[in-house]
Amino acid sequence: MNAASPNASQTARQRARAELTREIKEAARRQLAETGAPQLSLRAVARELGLVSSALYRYFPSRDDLLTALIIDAYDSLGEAAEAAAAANGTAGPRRGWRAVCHAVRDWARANPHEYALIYGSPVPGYQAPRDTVAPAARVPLVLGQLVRDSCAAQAPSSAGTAAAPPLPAILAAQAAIVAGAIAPGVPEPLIVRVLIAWTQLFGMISFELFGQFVGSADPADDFFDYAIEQMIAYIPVIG
Amino acid sequence: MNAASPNASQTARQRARAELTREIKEAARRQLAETGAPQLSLRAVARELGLVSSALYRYFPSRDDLLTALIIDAYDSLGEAAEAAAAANGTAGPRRGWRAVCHAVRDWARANPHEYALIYGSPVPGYQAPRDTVAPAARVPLVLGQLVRDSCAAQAPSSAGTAAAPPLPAILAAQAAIVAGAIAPGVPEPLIVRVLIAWTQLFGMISFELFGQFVGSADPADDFFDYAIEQMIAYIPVIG
DNA sequence: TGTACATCAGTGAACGCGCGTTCACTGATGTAC
DNA sequence: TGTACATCAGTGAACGCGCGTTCACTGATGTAC
Repeated sequence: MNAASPNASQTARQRARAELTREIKEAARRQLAETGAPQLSLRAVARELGLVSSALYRYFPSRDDLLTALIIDAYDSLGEAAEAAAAANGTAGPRRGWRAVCHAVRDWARANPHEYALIYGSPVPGYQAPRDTVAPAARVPLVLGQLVRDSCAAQAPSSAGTAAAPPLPAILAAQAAIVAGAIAPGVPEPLIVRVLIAWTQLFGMISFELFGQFVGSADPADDFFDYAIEQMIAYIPVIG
Repeated sequence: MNAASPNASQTARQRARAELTREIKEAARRQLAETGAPQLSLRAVARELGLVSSALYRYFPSRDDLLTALIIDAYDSLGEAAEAAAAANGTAGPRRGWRAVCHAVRDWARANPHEYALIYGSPVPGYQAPRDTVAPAARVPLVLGQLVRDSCAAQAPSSAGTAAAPPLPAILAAQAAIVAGAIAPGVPEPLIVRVLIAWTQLFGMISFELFGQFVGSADPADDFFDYAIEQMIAYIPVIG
């Protein structure tokens, strides 16, 4: 038995299968960009690939499974963009890292508005996201959490600097402790809550920008976004 | 010609027409709550009312016009809730007023999640919102702006208290000036920008709560929301 | 290296469904004299 | 107050469309001996 590489050891059939699976998702993404998730149609995807519609059932057992795959891919794609930004800028100080991650998230959203809407817009009616989406969805918060944790570790232990803020109610403190455990162990809870606030602020701005709520005010949103990010940085003690 | 009241002077036909128009919208809203905007179906609405589907065309020239009516109603309903909260609490100080408005917005959203998704979720694909939606959409920001303006007027002229913040870039300053003109004349631009930030934060939180992004962290979101609102109040100088 | 059988990809037809919109119609409500 | 005509609401049938999914099939690819 000569030990062929796992890739080369795939049969032609397996390689063809992997490739076509990818092509189906790509075609579906293209269609998403044109018409939006609720009208994503298996038949149209098959048509674009020159297949008969029933052929898709060899690859995805139902339309919902295809949707799920697209959702996971979207979270992963966004997560990768955020991670790459952190990796490229994190060493230059937390402020630069944070800024870079926020901009990477916005840039990704603007480049892939329908995929953004798929994961951060209104849930597709009748579609229930399975558990597989939870981990990929956590990648962006994870990146933010890690920036804060690294920054905490690099500073004096008790200088978290949120002492002046009101104490956390018990339930919120408990939730923050769980988040800390999953994302940024050792970071004090009040700081975690600030990160959660910044996280909602970030996506709130992006959603408003993409969904048209800024028409007539912060449109185009570039300067507003930059400014809000700086304010956000000032709000997270160990970053700003 | 005895001057009958405009209401009584309506013919039976006109009254029936107004009533049925209302009933159609109500049925459509009910269906929205069950299936979401993209699958809103004229035929299903007609069915619920015991009408033949073509009868609806006497009331709305097309499905999109019905959707537009629902969107406007939703903005108005939310706007009324916010205005009522401000009216009931505004005299007890800006802090109470702001808090009440934020909670009113969240409560409305939780009570009407599909209507919220209709106006703040991903745009319905293929549907282009007409200009008629702009004014109703501005009601919530208007309420927030007015709280700030009243508060400014009640305080010493130069105590806006955002002096420490970085200066606004030119474009953002110009946008803020326009918003100020429309919503809160006389309020300094840096303060307007803070209100815009708070506004995106508010809806960012509500969207995350309703669309399921808090699962595993700030869920249930009550304490987080309360806390974030207090932080927000502290961030708006003339309010906090 | 060659043969016999099992696995799997893709086909094509069909099922059953719901949709938005148009159109000629009927009968009731409103208006003018 | 009564009649003649105009307006309008709702009907029912139809058009043309696209959808997700199932199923028996054929032919090619892979596997075991």
